[in-house]
Amino acid sequence: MAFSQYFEHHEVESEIYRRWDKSGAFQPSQDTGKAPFTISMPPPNATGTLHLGHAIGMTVEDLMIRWKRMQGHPALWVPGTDHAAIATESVVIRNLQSEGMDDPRHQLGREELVARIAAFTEDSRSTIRSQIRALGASCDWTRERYTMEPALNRVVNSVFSRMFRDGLIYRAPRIVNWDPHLRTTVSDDEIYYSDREAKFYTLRYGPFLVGTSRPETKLGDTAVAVHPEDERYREHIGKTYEVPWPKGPTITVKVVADEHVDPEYGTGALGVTPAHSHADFEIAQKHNLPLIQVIGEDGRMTEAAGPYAGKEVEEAREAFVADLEAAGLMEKIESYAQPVSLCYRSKLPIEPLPKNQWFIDVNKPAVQWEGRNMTLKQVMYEVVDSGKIRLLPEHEVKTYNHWIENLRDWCISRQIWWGHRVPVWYRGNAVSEDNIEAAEEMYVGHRRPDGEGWVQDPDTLDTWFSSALWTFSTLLDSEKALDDDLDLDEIIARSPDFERFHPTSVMETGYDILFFWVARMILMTTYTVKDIPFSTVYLHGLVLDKDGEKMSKSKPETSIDPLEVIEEYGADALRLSLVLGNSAGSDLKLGQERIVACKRLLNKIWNAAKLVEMSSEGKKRLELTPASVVHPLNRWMLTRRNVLLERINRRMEAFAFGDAAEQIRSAFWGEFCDFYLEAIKVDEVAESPETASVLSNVLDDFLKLLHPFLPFLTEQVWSNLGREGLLISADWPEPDESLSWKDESEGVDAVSRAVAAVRSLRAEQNIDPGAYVNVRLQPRRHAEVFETCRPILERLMRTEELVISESEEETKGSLAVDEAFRAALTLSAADLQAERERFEKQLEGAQKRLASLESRLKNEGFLNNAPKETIESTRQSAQKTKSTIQDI
RNA sequence: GGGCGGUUAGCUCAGUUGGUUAGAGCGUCUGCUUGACGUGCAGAAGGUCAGAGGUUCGAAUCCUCUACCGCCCACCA
Repeated sequence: MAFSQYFEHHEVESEIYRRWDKSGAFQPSQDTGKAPFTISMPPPNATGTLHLGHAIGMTVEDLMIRWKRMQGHPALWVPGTDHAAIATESVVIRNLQSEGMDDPRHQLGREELVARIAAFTEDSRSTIRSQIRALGASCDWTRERYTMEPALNRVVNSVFSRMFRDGLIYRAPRIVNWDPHLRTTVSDDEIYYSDREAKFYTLRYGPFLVGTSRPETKLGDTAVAVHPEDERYREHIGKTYEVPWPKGPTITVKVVADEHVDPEYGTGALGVTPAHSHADFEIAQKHNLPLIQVIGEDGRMTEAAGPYAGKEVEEAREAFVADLEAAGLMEKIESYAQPVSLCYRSKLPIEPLPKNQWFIDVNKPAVQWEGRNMTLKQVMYEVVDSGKIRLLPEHEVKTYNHWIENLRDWCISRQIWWGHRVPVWYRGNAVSEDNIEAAEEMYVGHRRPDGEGWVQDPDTLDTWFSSALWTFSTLLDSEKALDDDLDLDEIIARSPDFERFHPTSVMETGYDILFFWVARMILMTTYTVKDIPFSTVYLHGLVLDKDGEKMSKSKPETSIDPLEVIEEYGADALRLSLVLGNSAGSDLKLGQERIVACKRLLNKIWNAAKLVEMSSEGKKRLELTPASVVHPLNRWMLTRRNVLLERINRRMEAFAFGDAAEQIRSAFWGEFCDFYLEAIKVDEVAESPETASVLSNVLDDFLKLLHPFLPFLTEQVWSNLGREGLLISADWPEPDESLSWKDESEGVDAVSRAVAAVRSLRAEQNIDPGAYVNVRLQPRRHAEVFETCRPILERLMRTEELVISESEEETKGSLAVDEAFRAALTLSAADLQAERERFEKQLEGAQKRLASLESRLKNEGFLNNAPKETIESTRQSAQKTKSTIQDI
């Protein structure tokens, strides 16, 4: 097949992907004697399309998988999608509403709405599948999973009931984060804080002045808390006061002493609202205080709010404040920035309120881990602290530990319909979905219990509950999982994929979901399978626009859609732009220029390969042995190849993929293209079968090294060159020390420097680049190499006459000095003034350097403390510098 | 308030365990287009490594403080 003028990604990408898929390369190889390498793909939400965050993740995962696969490890990358409970349900509801349905939940009912959402996710999933393919992800589609599939539902139910049995899941009334808009609870991690302009009210409150930004909640106060040491209030502690509000109701507040209160803040007296504040709830628990709920789940005041009942919160606040002012109870009103908790999804304020919900107890010592009885928190901490799980970048360990310290029981029940239903059934005369509190019997298990009259809990589980099982649930055998007669341990024991591929090797995901997901996988997996879910966590950074801002659709000029980039530049250019120079944990500023620069590398590779094909056409490929490679240039190229391979392997092992890509790019462009390919254009070198073999060999290795980063292009080049098999299944190159020539390689380096030196002289003398010049070269080392490379020097220096002689003959003209040679450009009309200036500058630099080196060598501290090699190399450089100065 | 990260060339970033003259890409300047190159090549300019102090024979690198930027967590008194 011939090389077209440039790489036409449109025409080949999907075809190449099909070839890979058909070849079976995406499936892990049979036992090769090497350890399996496994990645669980973080399942994209089944809501829509992939964004750049997905693209960077897929790219990093794919390059790891391709690299390990080429190294001969059985490599498995399990793809899948997440049902994304709240996200999906709200998208579908919004769609229905925009089609004119006012209240889809009401109008459709549970069953029908769930069916619609399920249909929607099927569409989304198929879109997402094709986008994952477009990125070139070499995942195993025969093992694709979905968090809502029946087998995974079974696992969810079994894990739930086991945790319930162990007392790690409980149902209790607690203050939860209630989103009045979505009408569901959300977890602590699904809220964020934002300051908003608000009023801070100080109001009379029995014998106290109390500050608040939410006066309406004061209707539900049951205590005033003061610091135990606070002299101002000491006499009140333990007393109870009736506080009648102007228009009712009257509340009864007890004065309690609590360390939690900061006497410096506000008036030092804190009105305690147990029903509508997490902190106050804790105080109330400590002091055994009653709880009055004045705000309902609909976001309106309850009956307990007396005359304000039925009003929206904001409305009630205004009315209450007016009433207090009228009654002279409002001491002062100030402006301040109030931190408000908002829901990640709806971006609307969260209302903390009391609710009977399902929780995971993170502080109960009921987990067996390595023979010890621990809490979930302790296990989460232990596996990272002990190094069983390594986080990259490492500093995320601190963030992770800090999160665990502050972790509270995880609220896992949601009042939405799309998701895994809480696997609990109730029975009793008055029981209905709307009133499970009336239950007389409760059953927790992986399926509906036998018998009549059981009503299932109406709530669904937090979407992260099922994703937390992802690394192992996706490796369980589906048929076994659906066998009701097997328990969870039996399912696990009879799943060959689990046996072979779990724990997984690397979890690759964004640092922004370290808590949401990574921590919870660690929690759930250690508990359920008594093993870690993965041994390394690679956290990629965020993809920002070129100005370092988050991309948003409201700024289309900086927002980049991965699918458009693939369309315009190809998947490879996108992939490279997302990893080149990037490392774990660092954000990436992505602009159009970056993508264009990456595209240029693709073009360069394409053309270099085209040249190699042209020049090696019809030539026999020799086996490379120390005896068959004799030309110093070829020996240099193979030596450089070893250096590169060694370096790249080290970087890849260290997860420094961006750095590895950069190194390959630089070696390919600078050494292979700019020097080697140019140098061998000399006929006698180019014509030798030896060169053709080295050329092909080294290009092949570059293609292999580049393949994990640029899979499509390299595969196409591989095929164009008529190489055997598919590159995706080729062997990863390893250094071959028998093909390494240190001395000759240094000689060729000197040749390369001599070329650069002469070119530099030419430029300084303003010599027409097309003109041929006379050069006199005096090698001081590597004379043989210089002589052998004569035709190369002639070509690259563009000489009329090249004299290579070791004799110290004076040469008039422009001179360059190097430790390995002197090169002189003989000129008819040299610009002597410029020459003198240049030499003076050079001399000055060399002398300065020599002075610094010599002072170091005279320094006793240096001689005594520095390592031998350092001293030796310093001494050598001093020698070289000295001789250079003499030359000048 | 607690914590984490960052500050190196005009821009984006590298800089391994402290060790010769701090690197790359993009951009800029000069020139060329030489057997593959939607361009490419050759050459060049450009940095008191945020600031101050310290440790050391030696600091961009280690320590302390300061300044600025970003992020996470807590905070609805």
